[in-house]
Amino acid sequence: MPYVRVALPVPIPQVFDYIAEDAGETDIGRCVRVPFGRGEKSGLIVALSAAAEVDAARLKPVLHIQREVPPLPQDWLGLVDFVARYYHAPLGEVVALALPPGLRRADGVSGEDEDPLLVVSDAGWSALQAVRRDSKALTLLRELAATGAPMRRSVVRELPQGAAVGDALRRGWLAPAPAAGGRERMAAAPALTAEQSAVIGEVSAAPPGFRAWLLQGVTGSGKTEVYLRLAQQVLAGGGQVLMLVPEIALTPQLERRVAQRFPAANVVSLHSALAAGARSRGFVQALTGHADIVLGTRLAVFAPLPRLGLILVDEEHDASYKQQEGVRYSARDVAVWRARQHGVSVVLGSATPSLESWHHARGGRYAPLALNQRAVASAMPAVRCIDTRRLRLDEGLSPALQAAVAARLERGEQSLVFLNRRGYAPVLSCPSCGWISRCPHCSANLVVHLADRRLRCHHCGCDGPIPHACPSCGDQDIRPFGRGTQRIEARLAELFPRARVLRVDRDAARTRAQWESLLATIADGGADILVGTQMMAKGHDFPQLTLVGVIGADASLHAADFRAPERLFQQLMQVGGRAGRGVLPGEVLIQTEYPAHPLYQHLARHDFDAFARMALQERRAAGFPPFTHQAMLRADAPALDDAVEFLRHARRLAEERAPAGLRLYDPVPMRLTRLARRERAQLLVEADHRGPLQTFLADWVALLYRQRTARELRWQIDVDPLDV
DNA sequence: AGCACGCCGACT
DNA sequence: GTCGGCGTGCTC
Repeated sequence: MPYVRVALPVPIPQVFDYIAEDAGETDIGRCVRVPFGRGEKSGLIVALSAAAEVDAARLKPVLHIQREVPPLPQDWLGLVDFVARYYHAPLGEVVALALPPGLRRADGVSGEDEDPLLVVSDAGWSALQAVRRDSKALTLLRELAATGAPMRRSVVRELPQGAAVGDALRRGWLAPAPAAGGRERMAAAPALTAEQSAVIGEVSAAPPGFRAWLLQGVTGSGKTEVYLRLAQQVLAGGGQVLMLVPEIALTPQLERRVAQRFPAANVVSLHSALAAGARSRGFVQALTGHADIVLGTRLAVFAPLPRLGLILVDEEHDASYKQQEGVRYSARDVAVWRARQHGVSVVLGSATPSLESWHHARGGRYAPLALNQRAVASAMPAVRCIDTRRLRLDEGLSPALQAAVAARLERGEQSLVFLNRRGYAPVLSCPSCGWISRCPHCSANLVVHLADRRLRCHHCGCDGPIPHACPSCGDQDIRPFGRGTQRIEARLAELFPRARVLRVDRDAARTRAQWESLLATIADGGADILVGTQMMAKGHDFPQLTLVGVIGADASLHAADFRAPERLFQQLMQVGGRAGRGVLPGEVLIQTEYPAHPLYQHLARHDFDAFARMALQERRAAGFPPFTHQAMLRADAPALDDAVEFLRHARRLAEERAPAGLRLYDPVPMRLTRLARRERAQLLVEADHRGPLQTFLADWVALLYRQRTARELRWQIDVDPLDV
């Protein structure tokens, strides 16, 4: 009797057997619809089995095997299996996160190429020859004829008269190109610098097989160009390229740049903002090998790629590669595993690598590559600290920073004031009774948003009007305390009434369209002074931007989180890199009470390596990653005691089976203890070596799943946690 | 996670 | 006498 083993999206660490009379080897990796409990569910066949593990009488037959789409290949099943085992998540949950929802539900999925390669047809050539009134479609046709090579529909659309592509298709002037090679054909590309050539040469000269590279390139050194050239070599060899980026919404122009560089290649983008249909389509195109380049956010690391030849991870240090809920996987780390599995290269790129990757590159696990010069002939910006200890600040702005902004205005250049705090003020408070605006659901303050006159919690989204008087004592003299981007924006507008001040934060750029329009305004010179959060730090070129002023950075120097200095350095180096990327020289001014702090000193010298050496020394001394390996067990419940009690129980269970060298810490409330009406606590587990930690975790987590816990208690395990 | 079953309080 | 509270247990 043939049985199939099905992974289902339920939080139970097991697979379920079903009867499938007609199932064969080729059904492994296919989506199925099965009866489950009272209802039905969709899952994935992960194996066939001759004998079921439970009483045969309990088995039910499958309802439907989705055979319209090719099955997920064995190596893909190996990938999700690895993620399930490494992050100690049920296989079905990993499958649910890796497969586009539409595909798993198996409803009418097609891998139909929505973005066909187009060529000028015979009818098109005749139309060009014929004497007729000129039209947009004809202009477009002429452009394509001049290029002489097939082009993707999406690329044609981006041409000057691209809107006429539908018209040209309807008239039959353009037609899908017959299948052919040439996908690696590159559109015009800038000349490489000597450094770029050297880096590309080194990667291509490496023997085939797995290799992890750390490409450390200063902002503006042309990392993307290196990615594109490496991609081209892989495309030329018939391979597929997987390119991961932290957040696709922040890099709309990268998508365009890749598509335009390889006009004949099928570039598929995959991210969570995509409509269900588009995501399934992209996934299936990757699976069938029709996609040449898959460009996407962390979930794209699960795209099946039969001809995978290269993986690129841009801004590899970025925290958004780590999923912060559910299955807490790191797409960067999974990417490295995948490259090893496929025997291909993975290039991790960043101006400011994670200390983990930098450490690996020094220790020989990763091969280091460096780009130290800016590709465009501009110098690194001059970085100076403004010692604010003896200064009178005007709404947080020092005289020196104001003068620097004034000088930019004078010269018609742009300035950016960088402040990592949204809103007008971080808290509203009553001086007479001491009341402060607390979130009713979180252990956090409500932030004053003067722009729309609201009090808002940045953690749970709780939102209310700003009271006119103190809710506690009725005093009308309640005041916003501290400063956020809106307040700085307002003050700058007062100080420089003739300047156009533009705020760029998540409130101003809530949608992709708003963000793109802000970018366009800045690029067009439609703003003189920008006030921005870390959104501004992401790689964009603003040739007119020559000054970056940093305020409020000191807070991160003494934060409890041991990764705070690393993040601060990365952020400052990145935002500093925004200054002077055109021909104009840039300047970075950091307001600080600790001008002699080594972090700022290393930053002033643009010396990431010196900073990394120092930070790693501290981590070694304190026994932090990458010198130890960590896992965090977190629990949350309506009452803190219940969460802590569960963790104490978990700790007792762990003590009985902990191998030598495993360190179990005490359960403690999390930093943000209360979040959205739930109290949270955590228990840190640490070991010097990954192997024993993993063996222990597998055993422990299995045991935890078997504990009967109160309904309202939730727990999760986080392997390699970022927030400790 | 759903969704049953199952044993104790306020309603027609 | 029932309707319904959510505690416990199962799902191939």
